[in-house]
Amino acid sequence: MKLPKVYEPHEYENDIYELWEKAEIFKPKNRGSDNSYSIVVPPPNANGNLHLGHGLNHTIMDIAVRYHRMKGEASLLLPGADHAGFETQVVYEKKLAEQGKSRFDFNREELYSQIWDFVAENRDNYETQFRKLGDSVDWSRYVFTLDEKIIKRTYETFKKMWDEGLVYRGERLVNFCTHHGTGFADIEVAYKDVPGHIWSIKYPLTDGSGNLTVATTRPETMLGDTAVAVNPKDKRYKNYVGKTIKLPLTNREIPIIADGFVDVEFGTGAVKITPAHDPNDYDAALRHDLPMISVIDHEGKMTHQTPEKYRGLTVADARKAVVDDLKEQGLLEEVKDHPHSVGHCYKCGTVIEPLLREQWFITMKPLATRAIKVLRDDKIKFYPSSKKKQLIEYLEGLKDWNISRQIAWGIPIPAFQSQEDPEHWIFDTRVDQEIIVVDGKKYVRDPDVFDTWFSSSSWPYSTLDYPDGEDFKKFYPLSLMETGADILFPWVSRMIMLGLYVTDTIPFEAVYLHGLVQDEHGAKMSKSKGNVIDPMEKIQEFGTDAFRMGMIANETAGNNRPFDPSKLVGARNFCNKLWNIARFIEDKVGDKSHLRVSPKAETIADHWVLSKLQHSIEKTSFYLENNKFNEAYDTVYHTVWDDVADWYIEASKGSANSSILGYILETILKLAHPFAPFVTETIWQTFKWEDDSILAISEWPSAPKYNKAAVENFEIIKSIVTEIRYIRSEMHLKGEINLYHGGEKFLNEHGSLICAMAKVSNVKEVEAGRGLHLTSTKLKCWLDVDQETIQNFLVKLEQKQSEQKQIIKQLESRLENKSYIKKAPKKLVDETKSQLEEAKAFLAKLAEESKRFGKTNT
RNA sequence: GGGUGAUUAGCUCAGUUGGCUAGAGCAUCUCGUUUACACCGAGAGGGUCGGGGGUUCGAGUCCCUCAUCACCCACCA
Repeated sequence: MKLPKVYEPHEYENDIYELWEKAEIFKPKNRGSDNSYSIVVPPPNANGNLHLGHGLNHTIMDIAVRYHRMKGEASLLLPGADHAGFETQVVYEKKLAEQGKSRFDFNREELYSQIWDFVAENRDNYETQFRKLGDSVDWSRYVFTLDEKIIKRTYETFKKMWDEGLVYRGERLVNFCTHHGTGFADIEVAYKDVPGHIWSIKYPLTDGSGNLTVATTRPETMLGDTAVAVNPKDKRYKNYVGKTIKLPLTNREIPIIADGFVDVEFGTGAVKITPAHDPNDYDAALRHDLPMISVIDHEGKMTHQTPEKYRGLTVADARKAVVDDLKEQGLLEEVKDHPHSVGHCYKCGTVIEPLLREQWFITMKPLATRAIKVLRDDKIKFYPSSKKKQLIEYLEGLKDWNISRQIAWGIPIPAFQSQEDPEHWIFDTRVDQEIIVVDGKKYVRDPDVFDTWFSSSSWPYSTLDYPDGEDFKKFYPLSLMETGADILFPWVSRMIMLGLYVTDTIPFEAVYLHGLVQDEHGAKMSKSKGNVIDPMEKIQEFGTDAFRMGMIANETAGNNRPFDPSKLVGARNFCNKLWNIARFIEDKVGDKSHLRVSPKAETIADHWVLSKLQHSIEKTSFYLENNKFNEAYDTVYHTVWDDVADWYIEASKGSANSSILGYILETILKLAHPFAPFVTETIWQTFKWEDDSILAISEWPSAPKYNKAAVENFEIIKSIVTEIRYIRSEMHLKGEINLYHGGEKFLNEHGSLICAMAKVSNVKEVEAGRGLHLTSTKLKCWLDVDQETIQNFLVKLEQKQSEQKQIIKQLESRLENKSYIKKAPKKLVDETKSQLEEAKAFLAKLAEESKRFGKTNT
């Protein structure tokens, strides 16, 4: 025998992947179908290692692509990697810090090229991990998010928006991380509940007629107040509106205004307005044409616009100082605990400061409106469908998108500012130059880069060489976009919006969102908790196939799920099951090519197994067509294990039908291939049915033909065998045992099968039956057991009878219900009737047995 | 403050458009040295589908409500 007893994945996996790569079978090619199928891999961070989420992500994509490839469709799985701008720069800065340096020691070009080298060093690592997962990606189409074509596409999109007035530059409130020195989009801010305080401060009226008390959680920002607002309906303050306040600690006078946004119930009902440091106040300032005074700078320190004593203080120190000073002046009325939600940098946890900064913004309304329409029209299928609703709601409330980032590692924004007129900006892609001259005038490059999500929004079509590439024509829109549910808003939404905007078409036909993979106890995995599980370690431990199947077992779209190592064990055992089925078949029929002939069913078991395969092929295909990966895997698992291994192979031990065995092996290898590509291909290659034949591009199986009557007969054998096994096991019967029957032709014919499978010594025809009458079939047959056993078995018979009575009762009451007869489908009613008959017949048999031995007992 | 999802066997979860006696894996118990496989085989036990109400001939599945958990969104000074 060629195959060793246990499947050792690591002995084969690398060679098998190499075989696939050398044969270039991952390049899409039509083989008997004109259809195309395409998935573009959501590019993982080129610098990082793949995590379990990627493991799940890649497994799902690869199963889908392998299935469609076997169906003969030109199937593309396009690999890529993300420069992951901010993320990567943060990692690199940490590395610099270890060397006692920081980003401020280098200019933008230096930093960029250093990070480029840093990322390039890790590229091998990243590609190796794709291969380890068994990804059937076309490496010749590999794309990096900083590849020229991606940058070019990004610039063209930006230009189109520029020309069509969707891009604007403006001084707006920006979410700013003072530690990293960059702004963020709204969606990138992580809000956390923190225990804070609320201070009530007395603001004296200029006319000396009293005070107005305001409530604030950020007293230090009062230095930048330019008004106090009250609700116009608030009777308490009716007379205050229009008056002015002498702002404490400063020399400024500010007005009291009325604005409906003020909540009468909250605090004192009077709100200090700090337009430069609060989004609400910013909006109010626009409405009332108030000045905006920046009192906090981009390093988180108080600016020169504050009184001298505060200048240069950190926000925290300034808060303390301001509170102390107010207290001293008797203006601090009250301090209360006040837990509230504060935005933090999702990387370093620094409190995000809303700061006034000039940035590039994209007007989102027209883009969102179009996306909402295609979603409402069901143009894109969502798994799970509930995510579509959430996306629509998100798009409806979408605000303009800040795409400027103050980092080095990214795609430079192709915009230049006039040196003469700072208001004047021009679009130009000569970003390698700091200063350009156009029409004799000097322009200075914007030092910022694009938000990474801006360039990656074009991923579905820029990777396919939009607009003229062959790939674009053949593979766009993508068949499926598979990604984490957590990036539905930042990425999926933008791909849809920009896809529609640039290509006039939806970017993908379906979206499958997987949930978070948590640790074994259901907690979120994080480095700080130290509960991160490395997929490569699991692959090392169990093999790739087991890893893949373990990841999708029990997986459903959209739901978070704890990592379950027992699933990997089960999947590993399944690989070994496949392996040993192959060993058995190899032993029985050899491994020669002439054995691969069309299946010729002879025995009832042959017909039965073909029917099972047919059913399984149909079901697996159906599930895969509908992106139900877990169900598809479950189907294959049980076909292989239960039907093929436990029943058919056991049945065929007496007489092997090599054409059927060969066919079974071929079919189950194909069915299992998308899930377990390595073990199936390894077996396939060992058998070498044809020269150069590769399982990964073999034809997806089609349903075999079989004889229905034969199938039913095998089902009878199955129930007899199951009943005998049950009796033996329950009654602890050991040793020889005979099955007698009263001249049943069927049992004469198939007796040997029963002998082999139920471990019965003989199946004999007798004049008068002896022993326990089997009740699972209509055939007259007895298991030859002694009187004591029979007496003990009576208890079981009683139990079964009461169960049957219960069932009969249910069925009868259903049929007595006139509405049921009238309204339920006829087919169902008929079914109920025949069920009732069967149940009654079965009960009669049980009763007969019971009675027969009950008498002997007395 | 809004929204979404979850709640089914000891554990992790399936359960298509409502339809038969609700499934799987793991775990548990009882047997088994049957050469394809102990990463195995045979058998068994275990659930009033979170609570309550409703629609229906029929509800794990649809509707209402309550509870618990998780996540997301939001401008609460």
